[in-house]
Amino acid sequence: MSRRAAPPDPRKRMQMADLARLAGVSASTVSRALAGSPLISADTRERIQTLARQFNYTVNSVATDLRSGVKRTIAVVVPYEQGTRQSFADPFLHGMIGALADALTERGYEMLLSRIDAERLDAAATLVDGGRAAGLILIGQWRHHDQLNAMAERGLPLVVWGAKLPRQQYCTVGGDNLQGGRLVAEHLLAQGRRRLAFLGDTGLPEVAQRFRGFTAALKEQGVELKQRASVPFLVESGRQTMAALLDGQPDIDGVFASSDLLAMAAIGALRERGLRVPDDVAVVGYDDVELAGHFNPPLTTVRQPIHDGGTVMVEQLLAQLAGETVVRARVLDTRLVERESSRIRRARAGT
Amino acid sequence: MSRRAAPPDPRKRMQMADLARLAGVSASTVSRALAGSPLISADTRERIQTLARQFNYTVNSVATDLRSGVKRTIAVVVPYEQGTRQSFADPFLHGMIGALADALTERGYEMLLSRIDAERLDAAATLVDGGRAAGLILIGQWRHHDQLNAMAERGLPLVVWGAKLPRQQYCTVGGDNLQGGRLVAEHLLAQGRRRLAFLGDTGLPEVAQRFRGFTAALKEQGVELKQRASVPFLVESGRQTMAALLDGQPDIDGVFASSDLLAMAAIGALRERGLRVPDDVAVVGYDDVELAGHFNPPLTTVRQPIHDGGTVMVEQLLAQLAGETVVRARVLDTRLVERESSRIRRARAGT
DNA sequence: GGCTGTTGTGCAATCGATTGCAATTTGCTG
DNA sequence: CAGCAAATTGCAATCGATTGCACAACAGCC
Repeated sequence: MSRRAAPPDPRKRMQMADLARLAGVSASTVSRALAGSPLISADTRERIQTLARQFNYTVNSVATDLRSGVKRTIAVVVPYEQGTRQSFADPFLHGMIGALADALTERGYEMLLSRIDAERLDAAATLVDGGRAAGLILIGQWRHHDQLNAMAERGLPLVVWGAKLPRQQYCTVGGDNLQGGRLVAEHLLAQGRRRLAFLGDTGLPEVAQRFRGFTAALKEQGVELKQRASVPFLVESGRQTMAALLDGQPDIDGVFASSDLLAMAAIGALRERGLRVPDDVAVVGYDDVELAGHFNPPLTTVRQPIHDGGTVMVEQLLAQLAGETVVRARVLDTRLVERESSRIRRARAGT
Repeated sequence: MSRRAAPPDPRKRMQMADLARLAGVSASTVSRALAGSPLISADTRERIQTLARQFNYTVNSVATDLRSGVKRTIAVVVPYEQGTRQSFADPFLHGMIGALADALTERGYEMLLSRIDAERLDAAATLVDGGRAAGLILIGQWRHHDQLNAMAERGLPLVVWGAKLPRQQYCTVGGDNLQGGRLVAEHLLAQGRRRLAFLGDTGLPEVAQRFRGFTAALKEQGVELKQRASVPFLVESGRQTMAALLDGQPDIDGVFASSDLLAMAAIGALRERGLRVPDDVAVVGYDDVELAGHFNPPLTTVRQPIHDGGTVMVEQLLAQLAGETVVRARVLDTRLVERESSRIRRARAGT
């Protein structure tokens, strides 16, 4: 009975010891050979590598990470608010997730995507405490500044997309929301709009800053905001809220929606009223998501540096993990992209 | 010198042995206590759990998984084609990712999100071979039927979103694309459209089936397709392709775009030509992404069961992992959602 | 008091790798 | 051919948990 190499058992995955047996060497040698260590002779190394390829064996990276203590996984956390699970549908999020995926892959990291209840933000910490991820990237700071501060003070590697706030212990990356809000105000005024409305939940720091920038710039020009409605980043809510807002104030001629999603929803509501965009009402969004330029009408919006933002967040996190000290808040530049949804008003037929 | 419990060192994460020392018991006991084993007395168990909470210690789930051999991570793989990295921008994908995230979280699994080159589909296998994930969920089968077959034959736990194909060894979940294409044809014909065009890359199995269903239904009514253009799922390509198509065939009165994204792009191109949707040209999309109903005009489209699809994929994969035999292909029902973009034609002024 | 039966804990092996150090082989030199 | 350095390879400990089995403590019973 000839003792042949064990046949590749399809139910159990091959492991280093098996390959070592096949190659007639020890596991140490296999480990070193596959890692390309110069301690192993070129002959042996190649023989083992060929064998590994042949049996398509891959070192178990979980075990590797456990032993070596380094982790190559980063958790990207998308919080959702109670009863608003759909908030995952915001196209801004997807742009951001795509950017993060690219930036992480480029640097050899895996991405663990996790949705968690915004009320239990610190549950995200479990991913790091439990050794699943080396660090945390959180999209949006929501209403939980204090929790985030607490997490950072515990020494949790953490980067948050959001606004720079006073007394902030954690690291943020975000667009310049004050400037963004300002740009919108100046633009709408330049287009001759005076009866303006704002759409967005100022309970969120980013939105609050957009709002502050917006109203500050208006005030400088002596214009007062006509209407303001708090609304989550959901297309259905946006539509309803815009409709309700028109009930109270039918003669609005400009809307600043704090996200492109809301802007699109608002345009839908305006159309239902028979109001034309931009002829009757100018609409400006925020984010410049990919679809913004292809909407009907193409959306004027504030461009958030989504792709760069993703890269910067990853870099900040990796710097933290490397033990470097990082600047607390990175505020990225922002600019207005003018498209049709806010073109200068034409006289309205019959008005 | 009193030997007090070691102070919580902020730089190194606490581990089971540390907690054991604090509690004055062995690591075994801590392990059992935290796992809620009945072997441990209620007293001890509670004392240890309290201590763990107090020091916010979490068991290292990587080590746990290594030891116990079970993995609670599933890799979701989004392939991209060369030079089309942007394909991540398709809102259909995000709906699907959201659905998968929900379904996985609900069952206590983590989701590893990975973008890979469609040409190296089997690189995804590394995630499983390397022990990072228990199984693979792949979104789209692209042009790689054979590679997928090979992966499945190797025994890789795998579920693919896509079309049911002949000689298929792997497990798919998808909408009924033949039926979907049919529904669109019947609808457009019912709206009195006769000069029809198709937009989509029939190199992809799903699109090919939509196309087959579409043309088959047309033929039954004696109508012939006027135009057909191959185009990837990218908004910019969609726009250009639609424009080029209008150059060759300006009197098109109906368009079937094989995704909502392409439909939106097509509408943009039509508008640029001064053509009205739906008055001059009816446009029908595919997917029914969240924004479809809020586009301008609201999009008629074929509803893909995205959320159910995600759930079914996860269930199929977990069944495979549990060693159950699963049906090879699940084809989910599909239906047409009529909205404004394909409303019945009104006589065109001056025609 | 000795014996058996519960209960509660700890020892040590194990999961699948990596790596310091020791051991073996080979090649050279004198 | 002995002696020593260099080049390879293997042993065994380790990463942070889990778990079968042995063991200790204590109660109850005759």
